[in-house]
Amino acid sequence: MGASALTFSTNRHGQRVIAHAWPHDAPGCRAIQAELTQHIVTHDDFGPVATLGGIDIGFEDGGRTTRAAAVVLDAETLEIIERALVRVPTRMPYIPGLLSFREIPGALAALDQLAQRPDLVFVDGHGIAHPRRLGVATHLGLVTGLPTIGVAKKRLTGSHDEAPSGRGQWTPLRDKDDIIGAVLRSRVGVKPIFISSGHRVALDSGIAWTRRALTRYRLPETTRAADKLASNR
DNA sequence: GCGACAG
DNA sequence: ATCTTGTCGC
Repeated sequence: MGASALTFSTNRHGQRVIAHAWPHDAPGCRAIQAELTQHIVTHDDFGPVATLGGIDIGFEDGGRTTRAAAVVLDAETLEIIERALVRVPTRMPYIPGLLSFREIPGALAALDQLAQRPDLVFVDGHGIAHPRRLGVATHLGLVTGLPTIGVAKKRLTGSHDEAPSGRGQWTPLRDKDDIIGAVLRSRVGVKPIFISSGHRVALDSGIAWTRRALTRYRLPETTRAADKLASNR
């Protein structure tokens, strides 16, 4: 009785991964989130970073088909080393707070097509800046064992002051007394982006790595590359 | 009951 | 996310 819905194991890279059932109903998904929350790691726990990964999802056929893109960039030059694009049937509708259950199946399929595992992964969407701390970046990190950072274009939860206007500056995103993310001015004169720990990456590191992946655009090169692929352009 | 609500 | 053309501004 009281059996956990989670199963733990170690992958071939020595990273702990978590497996669980994939409910198709909202209550079932929230129950899984409640279990997963206990295993989120918000401090740095990853090795040398030579490559950066990017994940993004797109849809076609009125949403019936999910297009998932995964890219690997050289962390130093930001050149694209590898990319993968897969199509899988969409299983869940979009429900605020349950985005990961809609997008992760495709993301896993795309990651499987890569010849190499990126050392640090940027996910399009929030990490712990989520009502139950289980944004898509965090969830993906838990099930893959990969260090992840959430980079979102809009706020989901939490409150914040206006982000400073200088490039690279930020203001905390708060939920009650907790700092759950950063509202970062990635570029002067444009709307800020929301950075949060996914899994095994501290907020300050997430901010630092995001800055390193920024060039002249609002979004880091990792998500831009994945975006291009997933949106078929 | 009334808003808010990643992608 | 996706549906969609031109258009204002650097």
